Amino acid sequence: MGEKEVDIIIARFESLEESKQHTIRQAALEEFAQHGYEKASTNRIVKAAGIGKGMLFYYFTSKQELYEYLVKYSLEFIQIRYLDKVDAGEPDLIERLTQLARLKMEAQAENEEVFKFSAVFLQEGEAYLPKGLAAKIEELKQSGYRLMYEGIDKSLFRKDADPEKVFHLIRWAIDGYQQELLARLTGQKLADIDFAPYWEEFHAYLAILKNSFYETEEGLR
Amino acid sequence: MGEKEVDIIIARFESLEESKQHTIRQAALEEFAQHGYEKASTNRIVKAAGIGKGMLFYYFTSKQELYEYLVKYSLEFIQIRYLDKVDAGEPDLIERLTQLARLKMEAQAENEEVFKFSAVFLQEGEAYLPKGLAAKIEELKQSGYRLMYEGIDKSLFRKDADPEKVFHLIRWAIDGYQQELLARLTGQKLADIDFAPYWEEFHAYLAILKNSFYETEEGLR
DNA sequence: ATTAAATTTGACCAGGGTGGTCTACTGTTG
DNA sequence: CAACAGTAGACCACCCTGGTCAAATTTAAT
Repeated sequence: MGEKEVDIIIARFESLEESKQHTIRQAALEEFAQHGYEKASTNRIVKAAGIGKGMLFYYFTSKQELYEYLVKYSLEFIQIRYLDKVDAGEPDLIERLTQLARLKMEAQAENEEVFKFSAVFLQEGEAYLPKGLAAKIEELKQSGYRLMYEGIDKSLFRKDADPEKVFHLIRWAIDGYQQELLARLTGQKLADIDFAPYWEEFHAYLAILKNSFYETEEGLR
Repeated sequence: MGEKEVDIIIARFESLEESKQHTIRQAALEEFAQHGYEKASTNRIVKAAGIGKGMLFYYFTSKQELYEYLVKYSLEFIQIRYLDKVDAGEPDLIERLTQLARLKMEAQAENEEVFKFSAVFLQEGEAYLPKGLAAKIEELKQSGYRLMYEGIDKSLFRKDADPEKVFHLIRWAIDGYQQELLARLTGQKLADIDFAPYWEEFHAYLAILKNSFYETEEGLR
């Protein structure tokens, strides 16, 4: 198989010690996440990573290629460390969303920058990406969509309301809690936080949701 | 009263035709909203506003002063066209939030850029602002907070759940709908949209919320 | 020990964008 | 005509950009 120059150059990066790869990757993820593709600075990246300017272009042929590498890396990370772990067979919406929230939080604690960066390239779109990658991004979106909307048993909801609407109300409530929690926790390193009290609080909310939106077993209220 | 040079220069801008002021203001608001203070470009602003470079510095002494002017303008706009119109006496949470949502939507339709820009300076903080203005921003935040949280009669909620939690659940649901609607409507000019069908849909959601989270009058379900 | 190859650095480059100035020009008013 | 407010955009010095490259250093092979 004929190796292109690009492959050889990238291979240099991949044969680095994991810890060094990690340092460089995180510096780059953070820079792109904060500034977007155009305004991200390779100078700041090398400074943050603690390497000489030359090395970045020894490992990657260009800023563009570095960006593509990070997108690929992030897609794979999200797929493997998050989406693949979801049990798509769970028909109970609240259970499903709880699972989604928990797994996402765990993956985020593992590598927060990946998620911040993914928000950027999901929003910047295909602008700086080859078609193959843009397609993979689309796949991820679809995959996430299915995990959230497919195979939910809406007959669990109370019968006197449009189940489609109940579905959304529950989703918004859970998203809202998650967002508010993340906002409350800004500044702290997610990995260092003991989430136990928050999960407890979260389940208190879920209990109310079930009580309010699900069909009660004995008709009691 | 001794007028400073700055006041004279700003006065030049303020004695312009309203329509021209508007053009320049909107161009600047959009630029700062999109790029933040540091990365905003005065060159792009003058191009978008259709004026020569010199004029901007004929109306404003510096980029910094232009920014401060826009902050002041936006604060005033939000106060007068939005917050002042809220009836803080309404004790029913859903009524209150509905009002908030409707008034905000109306103000946003009137000048979307102001709201996008305000998101930026609320987040960038006091970095580029004199203390007086930073204080005014804080006031606005407080004011918004009070309008959302103060004087709500939580005894309207069903008795079998923590009212504090019910409060948040309702808020998240309404915020969720609003956000989703805004996302659905991206690209269209808010001012041109007929909101009637959306308000109808919105009220269907509200009915479910009331039915699920409020104390029922006759104990029926 | 010697040589060859692989890493690593940072000074350096041309190009482009920055906020801000200034000269020259145009209208308006008396 | 003169005085002056308004207007345009060429121009300035400066800074930062992505990327290169010659030289220095480390590693591996002989």
